[in-house]
Amino acid sequence: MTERTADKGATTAQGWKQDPEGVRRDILSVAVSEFAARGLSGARIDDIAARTRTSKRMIYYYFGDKDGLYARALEAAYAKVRHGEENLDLAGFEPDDALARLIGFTFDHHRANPDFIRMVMIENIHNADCIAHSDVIRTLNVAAIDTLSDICKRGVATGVFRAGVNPMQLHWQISALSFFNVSNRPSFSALFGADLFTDAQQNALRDDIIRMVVESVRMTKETLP
Amino acid sequence: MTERTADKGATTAQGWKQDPEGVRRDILSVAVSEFAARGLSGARIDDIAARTRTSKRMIYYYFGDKDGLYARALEAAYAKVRHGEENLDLAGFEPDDALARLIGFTFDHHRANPDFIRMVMIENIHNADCIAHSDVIRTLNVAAIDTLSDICKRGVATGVFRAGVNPMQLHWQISALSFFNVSNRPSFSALFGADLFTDAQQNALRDDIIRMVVESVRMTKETLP
DNA sequence: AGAATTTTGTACTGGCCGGTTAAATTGACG
DNA sequence: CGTCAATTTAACCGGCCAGTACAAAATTCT
Repeated sequence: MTERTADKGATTAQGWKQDPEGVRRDILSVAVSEFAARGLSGARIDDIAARTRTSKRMIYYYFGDKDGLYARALEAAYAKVRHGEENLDLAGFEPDDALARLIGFTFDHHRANPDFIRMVMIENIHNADCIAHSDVIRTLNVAAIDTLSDICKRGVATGVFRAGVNPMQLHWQISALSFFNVSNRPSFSALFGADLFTDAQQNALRDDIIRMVVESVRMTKETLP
Repeated sequence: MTERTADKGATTAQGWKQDPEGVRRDILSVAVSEFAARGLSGARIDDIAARTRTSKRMIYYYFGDKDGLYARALEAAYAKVRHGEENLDLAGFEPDDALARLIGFTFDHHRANPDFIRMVMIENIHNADCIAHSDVIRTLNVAAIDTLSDICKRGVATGVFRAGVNPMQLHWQISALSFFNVSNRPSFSALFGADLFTDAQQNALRDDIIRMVVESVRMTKETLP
């Protein structure tokens, strides 16, 4: 594991047996899981250090302080999500099918990445201060709107979608349904039982919201111009 | 401020000049706001005490410890919400109108009570341990499902709703859209701007999701039996 | 009035935890 | 090997903060 990342901050840039990048990644992955589990103020640096293969001092060496670690952990969580979204190619589908696939993908993806959802929850508790300062995260998400805009434009052009569909609002709706499903699962199952969260019910739910959202933008007799 | 609340937990029930119930309420209302703002581990008992008209000692006297205070604060937040929902009477409306009104009310209500939303977010970060142990909160929420069940039954009976509508799933959808609107507002506006959160846009959004959800349960040619 | 009980204030502590100090180890390079 | 810089370790602070000890009021009972 002596691979090089071409340019790191090193002045003399020659190979090390040790693996600082690996240590960084190790710390970050533990940090994401720990922050996601316990929140920003609830997470303990000592606990993170204990689950790392390095020491507490290294966390401060690489990340400065707790807030710095949190900021990088949040970016790491978003970066991992982007990696998942890259594999999606919707250009080859009709607008309504493309939209249906995008919704289904988002729903499943959020469901498969609870740590990411929890990081965003925590960030919202803290008024998204961190997200607001991170251009990395912002550009990533604007791309999601672009994808939707494209689908909407095609749909309106071919007449399957009604005019006046707002891509950002559509994104909001898809996010709301997919996000809530993970974020509020604990309270929802505490109050109403866990039935809705079995695999079968989740699949039914996903198909139901796909239908609901797609139909809401589809051209119908009432919405014909 | 020597007003009496008729019956308090007093053993012999005679008048007190002091107002323990008032003190309790005062503490709870500050606690809700402080926990909502900073989370369970982020909130500081000293800060709560400072915003109270009493002292830190009293918090421990009345609520035992921080977790006890949090538990009661959460119940207080839910109780306040119930108070708001009581004024809603949907029996006099046709099923589709009743559903539309319920969705609109929920959306507006959540929007008007961000502290409540944040308490639930925080509770979900902590896996809803507290909600799970509170019968008070559970019974309150089951009532919400009953209301929806009734609307659904009436709707199916009169043929305006398609058969097989699941009230719990419907509640899930309404909650998701109304909850996310408040819970993720910070991250959403950090990423995409605050346009969606102006009064005008919020009203449009509300009407849009009302239309979307109501149409999704309405009987159409395709869903005719 | 005075005893009994509930309510409130002040001052304190113990330990947890974010962050640091100082030194040791590792590798690069001559 | 010696030297420099990058990396790592272990032991240690210092302040914050949940919770408490100890009583002093306040209030009711008799």
